[in-house]
Amino acid sequence: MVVAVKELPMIRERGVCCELPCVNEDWAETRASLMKALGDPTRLTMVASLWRTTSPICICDFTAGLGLTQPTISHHMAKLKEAGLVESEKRGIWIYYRLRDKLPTETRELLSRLID
Amino acid sequence: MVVAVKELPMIRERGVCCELPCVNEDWAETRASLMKALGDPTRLTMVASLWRTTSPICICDFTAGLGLTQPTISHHMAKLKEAGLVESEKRGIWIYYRLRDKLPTETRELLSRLID
DNA sequence: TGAATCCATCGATAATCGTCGATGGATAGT
DNA sequence: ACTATCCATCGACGATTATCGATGGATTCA
Repeated sequence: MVVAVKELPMIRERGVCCELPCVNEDWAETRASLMKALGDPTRLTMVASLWRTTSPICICDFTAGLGLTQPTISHHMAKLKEAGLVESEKRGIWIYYRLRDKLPTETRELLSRLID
Repeated sequence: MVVAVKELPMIRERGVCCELPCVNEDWAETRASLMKALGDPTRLTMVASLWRTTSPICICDFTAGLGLTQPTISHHMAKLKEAGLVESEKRGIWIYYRLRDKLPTETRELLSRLID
């Protein structure tokens, strides 16, 4: 079976461009910003850690484990939080981080495909 | 049922950090670079278009459809190609782009979750 | 009260990125 | 041969980003 896409050529007229499948602009913006949040090795590692762990994790744990300074880890965590991926809870000296409880199903499935 | 993660607090000792779940460094690097490729609205729109279309698409189509200049579109497309998401075929004046034929299954499933 | 720990935030710096105009090679139509 | 079209690449520019050191608030322990 030959796939349709492979069947070039089309009849094309010079100077006339073809239409694109419609892609919603807001969708692209929203989804891209999620991808961007995951598009850094440090942040992706943090998300994967939170994805896998059963116990909550603090900034100092990441700092110790990832070889980066505390402000840098804090900065990355803030981005994950801003992206809606992460939530936190303060207990005494520590702030425990975990994946957001009410993560949208699509996002959760996406993370599953990405990490598992 | 109470989720285990919710059961803060743990016994923590000041100055002692906890271990992280092991996350492979190369994995993080590789996956993050894929996420980064998808982490721009223009590129994500291009990928979604290629994902949905049955017919191949040229640079000029994207240029016309996305309101950006031809060098910019070319630049984004080069990044998608470098990320292994896209392949191209030249026919006469045009270069037809499509999603890579031999896209890894994980990547294909990830795109499915992301776009569909 | 004083010292130690955890962490967010600020300011700075170098690197990366998105975008554009200009250029030139390739191909096709006249 | 000349012109028009498609496209990759280059160089430049401003914006964003990743990283760090310094600082200060909050909390706990002695």
